[in-house]
Amino acid sequence: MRIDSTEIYEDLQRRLMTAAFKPGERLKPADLQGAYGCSANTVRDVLLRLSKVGLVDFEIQRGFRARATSPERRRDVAKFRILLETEGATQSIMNGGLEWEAELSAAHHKLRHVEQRMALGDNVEQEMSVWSDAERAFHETLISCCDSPLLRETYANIYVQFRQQMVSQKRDFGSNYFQAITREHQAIVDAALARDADACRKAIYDHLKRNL
Amino acid sequence: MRIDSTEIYEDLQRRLMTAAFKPGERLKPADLQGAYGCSANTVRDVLLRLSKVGLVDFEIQRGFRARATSPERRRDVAKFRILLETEGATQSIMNGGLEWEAELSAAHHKLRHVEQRMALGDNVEQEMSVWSDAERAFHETLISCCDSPLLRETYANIYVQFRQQMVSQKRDFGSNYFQAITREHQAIVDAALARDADACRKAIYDHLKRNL
DNA sequence: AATCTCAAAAATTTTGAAATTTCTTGAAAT
DNA sequence: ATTTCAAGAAATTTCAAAATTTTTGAGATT
Repeated sequence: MRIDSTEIYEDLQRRLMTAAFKPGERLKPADLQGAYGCSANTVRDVLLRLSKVGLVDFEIQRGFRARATSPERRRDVAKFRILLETEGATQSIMNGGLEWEAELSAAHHKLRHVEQRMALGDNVEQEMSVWSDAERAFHETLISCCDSPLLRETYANIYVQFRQQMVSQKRDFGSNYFQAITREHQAIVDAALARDADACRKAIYDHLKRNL
Repeated sequence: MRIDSTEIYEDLQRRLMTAAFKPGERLKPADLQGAYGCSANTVRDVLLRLSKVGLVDFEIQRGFRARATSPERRRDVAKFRILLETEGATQSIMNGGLEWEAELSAAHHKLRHVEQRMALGDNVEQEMSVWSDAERAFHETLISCCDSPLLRETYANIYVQFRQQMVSQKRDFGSNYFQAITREHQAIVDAALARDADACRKAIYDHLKRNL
């Protein structure tokens, strides 16, 4: 039986985004090989591709590491995300049409549904990945009509790096954490649908500033 | 004798940045292997790393290509570069000290020297790579005191992609092409040293707007 | 003429092992 | 006690060949 490297890629990506590896932990192809039943070089190949996204650090002649986390890096990622998302949203507001509004409404509706369940606080851990997917879909829809493929692609990379930084950060998802998040998402979608770029930029900033 | 892949990396990078490959041309490890006297896998490895920078397109199961060029992509790269460089320069102006001013002056001095020779138009082609290096050094120094490693790294990638788009574009380096460029660089450095962030942003925009 | 099938050719991916480099360990010297 | 150095261990890189997938193109079918 032959191995499909896309499965390895996706599994490693998921593990990196859920802090299954300690930040900065070495990722040795020879070790991971066993778990996936493939050769070490196949793992190496996958890790090189993951380093493109920024989830993995690669240094020539000294291998791979799960990306390190630190307050500085967290701030850096958050700051960069704000730059990209405010610009992308501004352009989307200019370019997007009715179809975009509909898609954004849909994505926001789903996200709010998930967040209302999260706010109950029953099994936050388990629903986290569902929420994460919904959140990503919402934010990517927000900037989807920005006419720069480069910005959208970079944003996608930054988003996963942002999440990687978040998951390895101890936080209390106290009762009103998701309620606050929900209000912030509401402010973003309201401003976007009202075509108020300035308000939208401010809402994005307010949403992310806690990470600065 | 064993091959050092960093040499292959650098040679391929140079060739990609000087349009030695046609835009969109397939880059087959098995073909390039011979020229470098290494195995096809080593070339594959290098191409994967180059795809991280954006010089090479990689699609799973269908190999590598020199990045395609088009007016749309050129505009996209230019627009993104403006976004990053204006932001980076603004932060540098805030954070940079005397040391930064000195480095920027030095980089600008060298660049101007090269450009004055280029303006004579004797052997533009040969001096192009010298100019390119000086230009890159100047722009990277400009944003070097921005406190976001992520922005600086992304800018470095975008710069080489920008150059890749430029070189495959037919232009006349008419007598006053480099004179205009020189004036634009002067405006940028003047604004930066005067700590006038608004003027600097405008100067950067004016420098790059011809590519929009 | 256009579309479809399918075998041959070409290209990519994977493998397992060899070659090389980096890291570790512990004894000898300062 | 600290530093230096060499030998061994461990990890990374490279190789060449095998396995797999994609592309090509000739011949058959509509």
